[in-house]
Parts: sequence; structure tokens; C-alpha cells
Amino acid sequence: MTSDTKSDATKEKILQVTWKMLENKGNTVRMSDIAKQAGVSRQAVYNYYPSRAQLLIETTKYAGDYYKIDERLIPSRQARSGLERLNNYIEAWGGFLPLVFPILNALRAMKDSDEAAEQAYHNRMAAMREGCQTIAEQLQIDGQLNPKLSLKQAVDLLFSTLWIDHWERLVKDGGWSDNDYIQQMKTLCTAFLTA
Amino acid sequence: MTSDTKSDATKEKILQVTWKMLENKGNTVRMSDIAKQAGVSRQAVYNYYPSRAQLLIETTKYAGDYYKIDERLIPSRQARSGLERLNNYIEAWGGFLPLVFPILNALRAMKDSDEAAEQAYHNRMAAMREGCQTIAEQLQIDGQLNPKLSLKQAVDLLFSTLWIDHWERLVKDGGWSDNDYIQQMKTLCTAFLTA
DNA sequence: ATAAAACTTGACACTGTGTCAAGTAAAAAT
DNA sequence: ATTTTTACTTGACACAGTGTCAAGTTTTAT
Repeated sequence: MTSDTKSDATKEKILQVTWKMLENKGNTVRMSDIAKQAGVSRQAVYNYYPSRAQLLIETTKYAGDYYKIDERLIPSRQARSGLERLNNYIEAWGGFLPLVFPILNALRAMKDSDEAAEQAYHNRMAAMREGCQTIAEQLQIDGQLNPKLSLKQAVDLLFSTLWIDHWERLVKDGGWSDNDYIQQMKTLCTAFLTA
Repeated sequence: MTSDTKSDATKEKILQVTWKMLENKGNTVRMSDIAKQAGVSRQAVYNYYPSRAQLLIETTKYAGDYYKIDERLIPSRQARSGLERLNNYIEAWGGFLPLVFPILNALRAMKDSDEAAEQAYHNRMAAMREGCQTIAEQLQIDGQLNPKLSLKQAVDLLFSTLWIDHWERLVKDGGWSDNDYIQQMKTLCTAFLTA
């Protein structure tokens, strides 16, 4: 055992517990709840994560790595046509979102009160938006992009349509299944992005 | 002057100040900020509104009344066809949203921590959703509703597409003009709602 | 002049975040 | 085997913001 094996274990345990509790209780979880659940003192948590915002940000990274979003997006990146890319992207995203929603949700709720949280949330949005950008560009190259839309408009619309708020209302509030969501989004996005 | 003329004036002034400050500073405004700006003590505010949530809720009503959403929706209600109804609805909604966004935004931010705020936010959503329901029903009667969509799915999609999160990203973040939003939403909603 | 209403002032309880200092227990280094 | 370091714990405290309470003052009505 190296000198920080034990501390690493605690550090990771805190992330796991945070993640689980975000899924169960949502963004109302307090630092003391997390500490208690992880079996350590509140101060131990602050030892590793200097603020609640930072803890959430690290948890987001942890979960993102765990669910391997990059791997999921391989089929989209390998697509030959814009439309194929779009469909594969929605397939990957629609499978990924239910898993990371609780954490993104917490980040979203914190973004008004914390600068670092806003930054982290913004970065996540930017990363996702980039995928949408590539899709729209590919569609344009294919000559399939709706002529009523500028490239930017197409990207804005696609991104916003697939972002978590929309998903939340359809799946969480509306009771849609993951598959309903994926299928309908494929149809819907194709409908407005292509001519 | 009757005995509560002055108190009514103060009560309304607080609402106005709250409204203005939500527009300027967003949901970070504190009770003490509002009091100071209204020229009264913090306790005077609590005299009329027992909690911050309640104050926001009353402000929402106040602004809603002020901007006369009902009047704006008359053209939609008088439409002969589903499509006409849809377009008129988007026209009204697209003009209304920029005005009430700051307040709905504040309510949205409070909904996780306050039961009453959540209820109020939910009610606003429900009212808006009802308009979407009528549109979808009319489209179905006209035989224009996309056969790939159930009535519920159509309502869910239309509602979510027009709700504030989507608008915020396009207009606030994306820099779309109000008119861009209205025109694109007309096209987009028509595209996925009809066959 | 008196009473009621509409406030103000200041103190305080409560929740949750974040900090600080002193102590302990076990592992690691010497 | 002893020191030293690491990984904590315990408990106190500062701070912000909400909400409450009681006592005092000004304004308005009668």
C-alpha cells in the first residue's frame, strides 16, 4: 500500500456516495448527508473537496468517465452521412442522459449561485453542442440541411432540442420511455433539420 | 383615503420593485434588497408577504395580469383551423415570454427548495400545456395531426418545445431575436405536428 | 385628544456552508 | 522501537440569508 491508497479510497467513496444520493434525493443533499452516508466526518469531505460545487463537479466527471460517453459516440463519429450521424448521436445521447441526468440536474441548480458550477455546466453544454455542430455541418455538406435554417440556427435548435430540460419534461414528467424519446427525437430532428 | 389605501400602495410597490429587480439582477435578489429598493424596512415586506416564495408567486400573478396574457391569446382561441390556432398561439406566446421570463425563471429556481413555489411553477406549466392540448386536439379534428404521434405525445412535444428552457437557450443564450424565435417555432412545430 | 394602522428598529433563532485548531489512532519511516 | 506522518475526528465558530418576535414610533382616521 502506498501512502495515499487509503485516502484515495475515501476520496472515491465520497464521489460514489454523492452520485447515489443525487440520484435518490436530488439536489437537496447536504454536505453532512454525504459525509454521514460515506461514513466519514463532514470535515473529511472538505478535506478532499473544498466546496459543495467542487464536489458536484468532480462527481460529474466521475460519472461521465464511468459511463464512457466517448465510447458511446463512436458509432456517430463513424457515420458516413449526416443523417446517419444524427440518428446514431441521438441513440447514444438518449441512452446516456438517463444515467447522468441527476448530476447534470444538480449542476444546473447550482449554476445561479456558484461561479464554478456555472462554468462546469457551461462546459458540458459546449461539449454537447460541438457534437450537434458536426452533425449540422455534415448535413450541410450532404446538401440535406433545411434551406430555411442557417448553420447556426440548425445547431442551436438541435442542441436545445436534445438538452436535458426537454428530455426531463418528456421522460421524467411525461412518462415517456427511453425508447419513445429516442425514436421520436430521431423523427423530430430529422423533420426540422432536413428539407 | 380609506384606511388601507396607503398599505395597498406599499404592497403594490413591493411587487413592482420585486419585478424590476428580478429583471435586472435575476433570482439572486434578497428580501433586504427588495425592501431597500422599495424604501421600506425588511419587516414591512414580511408584513405583506410571509415568505420569499409567496412574494415571487404574487409578483408572477401581478406581471401576468399586467401583460394581459388572456387578451393576447384571443386570436388563437378564435382561429378556425388547428394550424391557424397554432400559429397565433406561438405569436402570442413568443411576445409574452420575453416579458415574463425573469419571473418564471425565479420561480423555476425556487421550485426545488420550496413547496409553494413548485406548486406555482407547476400551475403555470399546466395552464400553458392546456393551450397546447387544444391546439393538438384541433389538429386531430382537422385530420392534420402527424399519424406517428399520439395526442399525448403531440401535446408533450409542443408544450416542451415552447416552454421557457428552450426559449432561453435560443433567445437568451443563442442571441435569436424575438421574431426569429416566433418564425422558426412556427415552422418547426408545424413540421413535426403535421404529417 | 385618542385610538388604530402602518410602519421601524433591533435582537434573535435556524439552516447550511465553509474554516480553524486541537486531538487521536494507525500506518510508515527511521 | 520510536518518532513522524497521514488520515482522519471533534467541536467551536464565522457568515449569509430567511423568517420571527416584541417594543417603539410615526401616520392617519375619528
